[in-house]
Amino acid sequence: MGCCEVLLKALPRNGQEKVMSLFALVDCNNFYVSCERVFAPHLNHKPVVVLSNNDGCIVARSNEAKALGIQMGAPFYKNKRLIEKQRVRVFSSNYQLYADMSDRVMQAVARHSPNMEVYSIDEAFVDLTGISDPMLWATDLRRKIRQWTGIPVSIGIAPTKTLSKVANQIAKKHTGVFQMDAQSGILQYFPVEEVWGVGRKTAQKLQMMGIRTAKDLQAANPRWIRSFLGVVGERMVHELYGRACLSLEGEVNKKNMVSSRAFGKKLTMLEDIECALSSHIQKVCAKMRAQKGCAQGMMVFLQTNAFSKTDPQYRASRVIGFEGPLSDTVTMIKRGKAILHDLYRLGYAYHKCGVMLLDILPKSQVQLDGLVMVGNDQLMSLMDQVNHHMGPGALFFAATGVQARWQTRCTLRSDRYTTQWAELLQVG
DNA sequence: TCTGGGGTCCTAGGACCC
DNA sequence: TCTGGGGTCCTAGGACCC
Repeated sequence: MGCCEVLLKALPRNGQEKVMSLFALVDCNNFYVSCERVFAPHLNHKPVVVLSNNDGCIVARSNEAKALGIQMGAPFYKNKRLIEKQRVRVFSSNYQLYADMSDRVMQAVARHSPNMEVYSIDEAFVDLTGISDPMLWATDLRRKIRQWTGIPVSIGIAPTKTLSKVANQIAKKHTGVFQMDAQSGILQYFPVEEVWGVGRKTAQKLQMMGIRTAKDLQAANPRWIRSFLGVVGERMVHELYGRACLSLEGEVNKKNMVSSRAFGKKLTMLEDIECALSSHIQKVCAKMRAQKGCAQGMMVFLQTNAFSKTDPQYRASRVIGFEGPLSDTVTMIKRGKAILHDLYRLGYAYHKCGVMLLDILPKSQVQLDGLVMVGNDQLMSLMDQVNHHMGPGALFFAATGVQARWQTRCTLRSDRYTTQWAELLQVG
């Protein structure tokens, strides 16, 4: 498909009246912080932040923390003094909790929506075409999500996905639900760098062209924008104008899947790195099997800390193809370790390793194509079932190690209230 | 060996998002 | 001392073919 078709597939044909499209964006407010507050209500109205893996960066902030000037993505250590002084409550990431809470919110949205797309862990688009009273629909949904899950959400409603993102930001600052159309005067006050799809580089280019607000971009000639921002830019102009170029996306099967992580501390011994890599392979294989996929190859990488100004630097990676489609963790760990042995060099302080599964096929297609799966599938499916029942990590491979010297830092993590029996919330 | 246009497929890298 | 991890989409350019 050429780029014009990609761009225009959703545009109305000449002379044809198209039914006005209408989208809602349901977005959880400060999602990770809100998850923590559900189980610790005394944190309401207090400044709270949540950190990334390894307690490296700040990835979620309550409104109170934002008001203190704490920036999204800022390194934790650079804000430590401010955080202590202002008594900001700090949490390590608790992804089991956030993923489970996200499921609950998405199920609530699904119950009330004709057609939805889960866009990220804390956002969903809904196609509202045909809903008679969108504001009533949104107000009702917002109340129910709050009641059923404890999570506050904001809902923006508009004729295109891009405009619904704008509407959502307005909703966040005011009453929680906001509807607008392309003629809305608000676009005049909406900075262009906050438009969905405009990042740092694009914002700079637009500024140089004198485009400062969403209104300016909306009024620009799409062809001209295309000449320096490509089809992505042209699409943004149309979307801001109220012509929907983006529709709801169905569930996509991923073609590649990654698991990687910085170690909790520098590692020099091959055996420790083997455990870390095995653990990544175990994790990403389970994720791929949940999608009913199998991989045709893998990439393993190993690297030192690029931020370090004193450590000698080394980074290496290798790709291999399998003899047939594979989803068996046992075989995968063997192959991954073999690569690691080749990549490893003595004398470096390693910082991170990871694995990517490549060219993933649906298992259904493997059978159709007459390809032959390798590895023990029954054992894997049994293991997945047990872990689903008993909680993640109930069964694991010895190759991942039991001491976990490489384990990430997460000393400030709250309990995994909803996924681990031993960590249920205690009352009284 | 050089001449030319038109096409496909693949890969690397940039930009962006959450 | 301490700077996340997992993705998507698009484009340009190279290899190859006729």
